[in-house]
Amino acid sequence: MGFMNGLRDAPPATAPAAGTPLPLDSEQARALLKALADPCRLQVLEALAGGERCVCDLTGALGLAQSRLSFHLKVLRDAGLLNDRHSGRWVYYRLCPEALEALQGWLAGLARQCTAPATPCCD
Amino acid sequence: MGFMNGLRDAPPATAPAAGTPLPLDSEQARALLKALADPCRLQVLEALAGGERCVCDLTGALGLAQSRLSFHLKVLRDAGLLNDRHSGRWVYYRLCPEALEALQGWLAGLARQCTAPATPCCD
DNA sequence: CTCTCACATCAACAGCGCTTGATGGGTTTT
DNA sequence: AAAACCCATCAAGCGCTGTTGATGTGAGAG
Repeated sequence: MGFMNGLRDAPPATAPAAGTPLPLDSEQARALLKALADPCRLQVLEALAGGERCVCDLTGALGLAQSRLSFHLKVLRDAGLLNDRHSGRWVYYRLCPEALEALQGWLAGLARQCTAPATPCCD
Repeated sequence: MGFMNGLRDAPPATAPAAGTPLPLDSEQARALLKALADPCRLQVLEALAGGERCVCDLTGALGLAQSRLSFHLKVLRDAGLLNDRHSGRWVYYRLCPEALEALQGWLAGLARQCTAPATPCCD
């Protein structure tokens, strides 16, 4: 789900080098950015930056209501930023580094040519 | 303005290597992400990815109402993602690559350790 | 000086996203 | 079976954010 959609249609000839994340279009980047642009969700990401953790652990560590945390976990998971793993009655969440790397690549592409001189305007 | 605030207090001893962007805290990252998480603003950024352009040029290229574009330009500028330059009665905007690089660095920091095994929970 | 142009700002409205409390499904204990 | 626990989902309420149209400001043109 999330930013990985449409991967099946990518022609192998134009595929990026192995290891590099697939380039994002504007809509995919926007979805990732929107999912990231929330203080609660950033707390979750930073709590998961050290590795996989279960929900009940996160509720305690972040001091968030269970319903509230579950809502934000769903947003992050739907965006493709988180993966989940069910074990017994617990659910473990972990960061999806591919999504973060893809977004890094998108930002790098923006900054690449932005120092070009002004295009002549209205003269 | 924006993510560059608080630079004066940074001790030189702990400053990053020359050329690398200064590390962001959660709040700075959140502000940048929030400014980015909008389709209109992404249009603006991509239009400016090729280099500096004036507002009247952007309105025509993006097909946005002048008031609307001005609103989003202000959001991006306040966040530190854009710089402006006044020339006659025109205003030229350009991307601020430092902000983009800083955000890239923040994302890279998140992805660095996230493959650690699960911390034992509730056992 | 007056008019036009480029851009910023304002007030009002509408829509979306987040929070909260309650409910439900699924799993392990007792 | 019943109880306790973990987690997801739902409906209701509300605040924040973006859009729109009008107005303000400053700089060149006539």
